[in-house]
Amino acid sequence: MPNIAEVAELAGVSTATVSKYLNGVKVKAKNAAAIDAAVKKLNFHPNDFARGLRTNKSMSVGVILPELDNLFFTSIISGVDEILDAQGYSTFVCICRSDPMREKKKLDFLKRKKIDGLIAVPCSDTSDFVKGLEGIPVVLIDRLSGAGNCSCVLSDNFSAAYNATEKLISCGHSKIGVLLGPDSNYTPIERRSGFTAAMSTHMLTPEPQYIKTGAYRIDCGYSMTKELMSLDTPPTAIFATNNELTIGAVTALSELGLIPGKDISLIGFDSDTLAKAMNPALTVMVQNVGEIGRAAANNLLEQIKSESTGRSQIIRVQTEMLEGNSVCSIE
Amino acid sequence: MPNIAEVAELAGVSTATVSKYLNGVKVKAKNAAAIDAAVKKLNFHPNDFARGLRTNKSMSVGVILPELDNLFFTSIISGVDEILDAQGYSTFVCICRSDPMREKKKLDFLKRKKIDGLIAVPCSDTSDFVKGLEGIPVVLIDRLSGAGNCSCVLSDNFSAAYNATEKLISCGHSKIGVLLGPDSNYTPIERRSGFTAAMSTHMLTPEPQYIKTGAYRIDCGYSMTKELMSLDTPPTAIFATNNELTIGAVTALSELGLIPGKDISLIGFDSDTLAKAMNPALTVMVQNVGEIGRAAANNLLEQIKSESTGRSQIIRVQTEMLEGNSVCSIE
DNA sequence: TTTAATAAGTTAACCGATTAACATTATAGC
DNA sequence: GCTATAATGTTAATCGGTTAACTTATTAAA
Repeated sequence: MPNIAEVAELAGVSTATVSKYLNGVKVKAKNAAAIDAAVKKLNFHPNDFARGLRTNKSMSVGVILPELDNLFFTSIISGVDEILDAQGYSTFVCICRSDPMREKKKLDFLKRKKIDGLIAVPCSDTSDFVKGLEGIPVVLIDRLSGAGNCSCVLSDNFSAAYNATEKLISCGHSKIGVLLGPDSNYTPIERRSGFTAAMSTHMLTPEPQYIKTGAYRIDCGYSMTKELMSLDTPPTAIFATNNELTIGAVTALSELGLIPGKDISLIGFDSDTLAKAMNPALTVMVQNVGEIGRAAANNLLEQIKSESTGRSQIIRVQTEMLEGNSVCSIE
Repeated sequence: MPNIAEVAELAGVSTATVSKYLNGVKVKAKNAAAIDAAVKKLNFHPNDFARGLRTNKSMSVGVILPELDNLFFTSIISGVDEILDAQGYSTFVCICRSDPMREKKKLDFLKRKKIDGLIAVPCSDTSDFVKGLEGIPVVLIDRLSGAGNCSCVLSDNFSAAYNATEKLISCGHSKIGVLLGPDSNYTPIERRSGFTAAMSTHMLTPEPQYIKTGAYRIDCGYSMTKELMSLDTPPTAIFATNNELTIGAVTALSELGLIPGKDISLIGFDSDTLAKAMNPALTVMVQNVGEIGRAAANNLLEQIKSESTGRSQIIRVQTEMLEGNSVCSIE
């Protein structure tokens, strides 16, 4: 592998000139041409270690996610990578398996890698999370920072839940069951209030027995749905507020022999492939996950370039209703 | 950030002693204790750039994948990360969006990062791919290397297809439609021959009109299924040999009002969440993707540690039949 | 033409860990 | 106690860019 000294020699200039030129400083046209030629001839690429050692910058960003078994998280990576790659940044993907201890370790690891920025869906408390990250730009996804010292990108969860609920109400439903995630996550809070708001707008009181809370897991969606349907007066519609909960609800209903769109109404969240493959197709609220990732990356780049970590910004990404035939009108 | 000199000073030894001790060379017990104490007190972590610059090793491996929109690829990352992380290696994930040019770029990028090893699902021709990778350990996933100069990890595609086909035959089916991926991929070839072998074992001749080939995409699975079902004598069973093709088949059949397990028999591939959520549940052949990732990582580590790149090894991972109720017996 | 001001280029120190080559200390054998 | 030998330590060069401090070349002004 050639080094900068060989390039300098071949081009007939000093290493400083080569370095400056390659980093955007103006040099005489003749020298520029000579350096270009030498770089090309030797197929020179600056050594990232040497550069990083000297500058303490890495041209890389870290991405910390709870899991990788889920298209929500992986599509974030896609979106982030799309933007960062185009700007010459590389990405360290870290999975913490929803374990705050591991998350802490990964964070240390990334700090040692001298990442220039961090994008994360933290699994620990956000204010704990951002501690010790002073001086490095951060974008949180799907959480609002309590500390307020970093940007956040989230779906407009309130509107998503509001619109879904209103859709059900407009079809005559008033006994609406909701499957919510745990309050330890951030999104369930917003989705719950979207639901409640839509209900009260239409003069309906949300009944506690119809509001189920549980982990964002398939089996929880499954059991919550079963519980709802075994009530004395079961709901006529169900709104599942997350991918796993939706799959669980679909499974439970089909086991009960209830066909969404015929025997009961169902609106899900994400799960778009499943939604389209089902018959009748499922109506779902889908998050624009690619856009979330891109927005996060763009904001991070801004922060890196302006060297302003203090500037916290909240970016909302709209959610789309993918209409199927799982909602039916009742009297 | 403290450096090794500060540690050495605090411990009352030279930097060389600290470095050696931290890299596993024996030192006097008293010094070891002093170094441990100093490291702890200063919270010292060796600078990866400096180390990499000197050793030309990075303690990192690259992973190149065509896409990230697919649980097959992301679960590979999970499995790989699980093993490598435990050994102190970090992972560069690169997405080439099924574009050989981009793949080449990512490869250059990884070489510059001085990765110690590479795990890839190449989208370009495997023999082209491994060119220029001499000296760095490689494990290919889901492909066999023509060059034979690296290890490969694949599902036992032949058996998977053989067993699925035999299952359908044992239920009385002889008019079996198969949805296959393009011959430009590697797996369709193996899956096709598993199918053909099972047929001939049972004295059945595979009919060309029942064998459909197309891209691994949902819409292809959809249209191939429609084509099959509009034949004069449509098949009584369909075997979809990949996740996307399975989803496409499910969609097409439900659109035609045909219920798998009642009006037609269907065996899919992967898609296990969809398979379980459906009613009746779908019978699918599921690849053990986590194991594929782990096997790849373990083999890579072996290669890295033994410094034997030449040793090519082929590792087959078994596929499991997840039985649902989408296969029915006919006369 | 000379001088001042500016542009462009060079030298060499530096980032922080590793390691070859050398120096010192500890242990064993007589 | 005194070598010989093994074990452990130290010094200083090295990896390859970057950049502060300095020098030289060029242009503009007088």
